[in-house]
Amino acid sequence: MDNVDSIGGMPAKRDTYTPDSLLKVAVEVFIERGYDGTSMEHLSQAAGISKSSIYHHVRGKEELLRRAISRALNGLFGVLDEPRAREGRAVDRLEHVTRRTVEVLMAELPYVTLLLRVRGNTDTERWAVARRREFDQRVSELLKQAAADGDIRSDVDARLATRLLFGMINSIVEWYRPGRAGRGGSATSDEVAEAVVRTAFAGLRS
Amino acid sequence: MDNVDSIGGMPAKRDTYTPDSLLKVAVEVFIERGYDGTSMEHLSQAAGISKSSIYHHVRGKEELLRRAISRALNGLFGVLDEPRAREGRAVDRLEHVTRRTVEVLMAELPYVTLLLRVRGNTDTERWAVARRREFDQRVSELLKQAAADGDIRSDVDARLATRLLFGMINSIVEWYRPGRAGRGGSATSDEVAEAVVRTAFAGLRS
DNA sequence: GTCTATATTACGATAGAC
DNA sequence: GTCTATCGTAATATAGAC
Repeated sequence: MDNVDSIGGMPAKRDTYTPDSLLKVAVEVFIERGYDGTSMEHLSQAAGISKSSIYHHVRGKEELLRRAISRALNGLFGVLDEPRAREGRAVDRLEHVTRRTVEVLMAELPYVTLLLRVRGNTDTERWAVARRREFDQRVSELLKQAAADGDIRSDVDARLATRLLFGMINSIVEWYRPGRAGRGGSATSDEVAEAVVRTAFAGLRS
Repeated sequence: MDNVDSIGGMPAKRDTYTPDSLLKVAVEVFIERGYDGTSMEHLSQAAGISKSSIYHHVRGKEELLRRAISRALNGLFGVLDEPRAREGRAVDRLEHVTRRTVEVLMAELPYVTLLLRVRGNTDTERWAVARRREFDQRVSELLKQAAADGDIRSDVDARLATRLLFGMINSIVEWYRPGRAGRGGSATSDEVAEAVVRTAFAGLRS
């Protein structure tokens, strides 16, 4: 059943599935095969239980998607509620939101990955797209304010700049793999966040 | 059959499909519904012909995907063969490649969009992923050389910087819609390319 | 909670008439 | 070049035993 064993004295997970532990398995398969490319048979094999057993835990495939997306959205919107995202100069709040969004994206990587790949075939997906747009707009307003303050260059349109900024941030899900930092692998969450902030705000040129 | 009528004296397209004109329809549906989410029935409805008629023009769904991806890759690799991508200072070549990649992406938008969304379930998709990686690496070497020349900041890892640059560029497919520039819509290809270059190389801060 | 068995629908692809 | 009809498979989901 591919359980995560106990670490540091915590009790090992029970040998049966909860909706959440099943979700973790499902999201991995969704990312590897794509949501539409994943059948209940694929999920049952990855989880080590039969198809019909999955229906005991969740109503169907789409509920798994909805749960995954909810988790991602909760993390992202949580950033906007943090004190440092609500007080101070707009450009500083924008920088904070940028940094924290990167961190949340990396901490909740599989869930955010799924959110970003959703296009809008079903009701669940259309809801996800709408909520994402909300998030983007909140950040866009921050950037617009920073431009009005004279802290952000004004020769690039605010909406376009927001899109490029998110393009940079969101592309992290395309390559970041949490398997420990260092030489061959990826960097830590802090390092990536710092690189994004530097590149986005100060540019590549030296 | 949703033909594009004649504009400015050009003869109207024939009332039957070629593999290429069918591809154009198919790619639109692939983008809207996702490749896996698109059935031959969906394609037949969008094209206005029956399922079996589609098989007269192409061998199947995957051939349509392969043709679309080929077209995108030809455009992108073409940029690397341009004289200005092969001569001069690395940082200038990098800037040229950045600008031209944006332009090709926007000119071949649906095909590049499909290329970027492919994940690797089938042989065709795995080939696409491998070719994309090739392209990224060619650009990464350019960036590395520019850093060695001292023209690119060295406190951000070259591979990471390349990834962020491509994150910015590739994200254009998420929002750009060619429906004429101006107020409500998107900018022109040149304007977007300029904004990307400015943001990436000089940063957002004023 | 998990299983086997199955209902029902949808899919990709082909056969063969016109 | 396009059609209708259909094959074989694989999909989501349910029924009911243990």
